[in-house]
Amino acid sequence: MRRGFGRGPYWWYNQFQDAGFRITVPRQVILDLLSKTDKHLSAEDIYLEVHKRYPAIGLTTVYRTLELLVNMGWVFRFDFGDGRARYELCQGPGVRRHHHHLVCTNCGRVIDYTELIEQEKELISQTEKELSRKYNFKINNHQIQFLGLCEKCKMNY
Amino acid sequence: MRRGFGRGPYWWYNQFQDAGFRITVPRQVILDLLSKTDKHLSAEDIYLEVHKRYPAIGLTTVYRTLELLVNMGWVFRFDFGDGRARYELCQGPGVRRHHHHLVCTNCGRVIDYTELIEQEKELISQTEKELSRKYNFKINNHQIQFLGLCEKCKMNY
DNA sequence: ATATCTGCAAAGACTTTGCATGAGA
DNA sequence: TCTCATGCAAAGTCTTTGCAGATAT
Repeated sequence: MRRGFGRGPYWWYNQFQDAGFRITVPRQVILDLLSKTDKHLSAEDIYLEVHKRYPAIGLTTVYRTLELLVNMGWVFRFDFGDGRARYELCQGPGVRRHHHHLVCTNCGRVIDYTELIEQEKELISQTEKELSRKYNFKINNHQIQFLGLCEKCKMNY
Repeated sequence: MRRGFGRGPYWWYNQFQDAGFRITVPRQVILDLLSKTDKHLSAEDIYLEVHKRYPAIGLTTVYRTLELLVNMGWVFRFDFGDGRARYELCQGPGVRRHHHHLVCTNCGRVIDYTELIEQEKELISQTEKELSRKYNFKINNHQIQFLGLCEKCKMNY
């Protein structure tokens, strides 16, 4: 199995091994898919996509791999209110620019936005500091969503 | 059935009737419970609580009432990542001060915070304006969460 | 009177678990 | 070799739906 140092595509190999996890085909393939997409994939989306090239990989493994990646802090899990979780890479090579979500509560469409994210940063870090001090929390992440009706859906209301 | 005008406890009667919905015991009881709690209740929590005094009210009705209230914009539905939705009153008498959530990803504990919420307001309204213009969305709401480990849970890691 | 609402039971959808087999280090 | 990881099937949870009877207006 090829190894990489630095931050090339194989950087994560070391991260896995150091944590005592094995590098397997399903894990490579799922991580690779996540690093190349800009969509908000559900477990089933990932399963179906991966299944095209690797029919042997099962849905259970997809769930278990995602759980592992979430626990390792590589992947963020979102709930957009449609009853299924969505997953996004948030660490490592291939990670996308920090963004937040704009969600249509009617059709479920999700838009990533980066508007005013710089101004947000200062407020977020200030709030994080304040909250971790006051409530004695170790804050790992945050999530901001705007909810409403998209262009198409708002016409039908 | 008693009617109210102004913003007393019966204010919502008119809202319901104007929208063509009937005022029923389950709806009154559920709305009353939501207006008196500061917890983040799931459908089952609500069912169990309501069931103490009104054993005839079923879980299905709780779900359907919540769906109605969410669609009317009276109640906000949250997903904290534990696989069940939580509901909070966001309009009408008994509505609580605007706040956001601090969620422990280990034990699921949720703390409401209002720190720095004033500074947030300006940024939020600016972002809302920008997003609704650029993406042609009708924005109805927003959600901010900080995720991490609470006092107790962070000791075990 | 009648259209809406409700409760029960059943179905549906997403996710997790048990267990024997297979694969990485 | 010896754990850890995987796939299948089954089970578990939360939520929605169908339908006959009950209720609000």
